[in-house]
Amino acid sequence: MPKEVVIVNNNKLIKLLKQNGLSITDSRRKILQLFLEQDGALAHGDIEKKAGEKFDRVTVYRTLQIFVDKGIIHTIPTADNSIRYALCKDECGEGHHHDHHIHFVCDNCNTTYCLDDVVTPEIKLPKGYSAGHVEVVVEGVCKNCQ
Amino acid sequence: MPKEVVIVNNNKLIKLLKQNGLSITDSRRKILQLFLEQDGALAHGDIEKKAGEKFDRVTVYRTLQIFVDKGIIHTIPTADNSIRYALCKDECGEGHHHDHHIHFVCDNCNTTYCLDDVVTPEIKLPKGYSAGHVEVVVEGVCKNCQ
DNA sequence: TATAAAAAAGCAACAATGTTGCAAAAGATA
DNA sequence: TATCTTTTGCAACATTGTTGCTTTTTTATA
Ligand SMILES: [Mn+2]
Ligand SMILES: [Mn+2]
Ligand SMILES: [Zn+2]
Ligand SMILES: [Zn+2]
Repeated sequence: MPKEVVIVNNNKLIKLLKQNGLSITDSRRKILQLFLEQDGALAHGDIEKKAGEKFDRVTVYRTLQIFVDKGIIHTIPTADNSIRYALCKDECGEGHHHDHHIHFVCDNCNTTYCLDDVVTPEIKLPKGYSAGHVEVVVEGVCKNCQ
Repeated sequence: MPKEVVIVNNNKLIKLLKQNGLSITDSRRKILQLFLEQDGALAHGDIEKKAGEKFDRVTVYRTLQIFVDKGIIHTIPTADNSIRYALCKDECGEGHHHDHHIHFVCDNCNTTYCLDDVVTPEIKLPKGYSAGHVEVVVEGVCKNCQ
């Protein structure tokens, strides 16, 4: 390990990667750590900034992609076109996401939160439409910015 | 008017532009027409393809931007990073959007609809969070694809 | 309708973001 | 440790978005 990437929580990281059949590499540990030590979600740009000194841009793209595929992280819809990612809970796995919580974006600090305890509401659709997944994003002021 | 841009619904278009204090130009008429003759929403890419032969890419960006600013169209959040736009209803105006409907994306045909009659639900947030605007995007199968 | 002022469009150049193929390096396995 | 497999970095490229400036179009007014 020639590069000096400081990894905390190493055991947890390795366990999570192994569970998902991923080999343990510096970039995966580093990027996964960013999510673990973070309250809210991360925009692609943030991740690239924080991990980008050590790792190639392409590696960041590929790492995020594989994390989404494996059900380790999920994307969060936004109205500007920036992709945001956050850790999934245990129910998600390879090829199937089951994230049924809502998301909250703070007007003030711009943090995006997964509100894991707020379940997405039932939506009554017009005749002819059948619902699959429902995404809810609430914009407002967060607990730290009141 | 040397360019042969065919505009239907010209009166409606002109009225809408004038109402919003915009001068009447070919590109604005053409792009606005795309929205009027369309059931669903339009991705930026679609608009650029459909209007891009006649108009510069930059003009498309600037036109969409000013339409959003004036409350003529609104953006729709997506998880992939593509921006989608749809016409606003009458309540929207310069500097204030009041789009309280939900959006529906068809898995099959990939059309995005504004479901104007489905009102966004009340969301009960955890202590400390205060809600502003709520965005709901439902993914499923649309009326034409059942 | 002709003219002047204001606004918008087009163009070019650039920045940022995302993708692909391939050789080198690192990781897993025995 | 040796071998095989996977991942990384790099380079090159494509796509998307932005900015300043000149020309053209639109609007307002005589
Ligand atoms: Mn989430
Ligand atoms: Mn809408
Ligand atoms: Zn906040
Ligand atoms: Zn459909």
